[in-house]
Amino acid sequence: MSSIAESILDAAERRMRGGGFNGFSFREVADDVGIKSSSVHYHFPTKEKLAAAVVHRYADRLGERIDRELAGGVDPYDVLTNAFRGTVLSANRMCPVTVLGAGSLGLPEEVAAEVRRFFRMCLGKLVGAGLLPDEATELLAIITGGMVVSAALNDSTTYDRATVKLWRSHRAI
Amino acid sequence: MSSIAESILDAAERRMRGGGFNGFSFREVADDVGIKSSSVHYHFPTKEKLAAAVVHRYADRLGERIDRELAGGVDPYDVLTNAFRGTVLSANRMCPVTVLGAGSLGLPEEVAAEVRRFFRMCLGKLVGAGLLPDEATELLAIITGGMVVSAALNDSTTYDRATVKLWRSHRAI
DNA sequence: GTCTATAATTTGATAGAC
DNA sequence: GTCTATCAAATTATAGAC
Repeated sequence: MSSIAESILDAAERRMRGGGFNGFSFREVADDVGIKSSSVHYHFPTKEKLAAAVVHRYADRLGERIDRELAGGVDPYDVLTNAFRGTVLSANRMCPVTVLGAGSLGLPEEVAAEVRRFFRMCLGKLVGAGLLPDEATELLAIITGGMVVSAALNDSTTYDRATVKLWRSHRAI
Repeated sequence: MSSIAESILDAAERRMRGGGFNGFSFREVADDVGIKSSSVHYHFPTKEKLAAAVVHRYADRLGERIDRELAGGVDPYDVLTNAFRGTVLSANRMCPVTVLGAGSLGLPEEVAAEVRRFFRMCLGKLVGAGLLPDEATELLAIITGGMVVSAALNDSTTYDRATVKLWRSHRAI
């Protein structure tokens, strides 16, 4: 993957956090990167492929992080809770896949498939770490919904209120 | 509110469940209703006003439902859980305000304000019914996130798995 | 209140030069 | 790989007839 392609994914991901699949355009992404929209098409022929690639990379990165922290002995309940807490507190504030997931009824199939893959991966790794399926699903729902309500209220403490009962390690937050 | 205006809100709400604010157009709404897009503008001058009106009506209706069920003795934990379970199982499958909330970083201010009002109302009514603020926030997050993950996985049982621990009345589901 | 017509802009995508 | 140029379609919105 070329450095320009990475920059395109960066820009598209940033834009998608705000408005999902319909919330960004080739021209906006191109302007962010400093190239022309036709050059974006050279790297990603269609918008569907671009959005799918954003989700795929995002899932891979989160998956690696989960594996790393679980291997390091972090409690499974804290891994995802902490990862998305970082998102809520960052300038981006939202997980782009959550935005796509909320609007998934209107997504092109290839993007919808990547979104499904993302949430299945989260559930699979939690179950692999010892949670029951119902527990994993509830955990993922709390985190996802906590992010949505937190963004909607424009108040990051909402995420902490939603997740306060999840923390197992009682680390300083 | 005229009957045509109600039909416009119906169509816009239906479209918004799929793609949020950027997921519908005046032409699509007009076609659904059977009028021309310029006639939609007569009832709602801008897209921002139309989307805000959709959220406002949706919040009012849900607020009335919550009040009615609480007055009828339904357990506060079950009221919202059951209401959105109906949404997940319906043809629409998603709450339009949840879609907007997920993409709220990119919303016009008037729409964002109505989305905030919606989630504040939900929290306020739960706290008014006796829940602690942390409990109300967690409950709302589970329901909201359960809907998002359920829609993303295209599997309504995910919502039931996410909310199984919430049910207080143990009614048949 | 609804229509036709249209303005002004943006969209995703392609062709072809360099 | 990036550019200019362009396309066909869609977008929000307005003016004015009926």
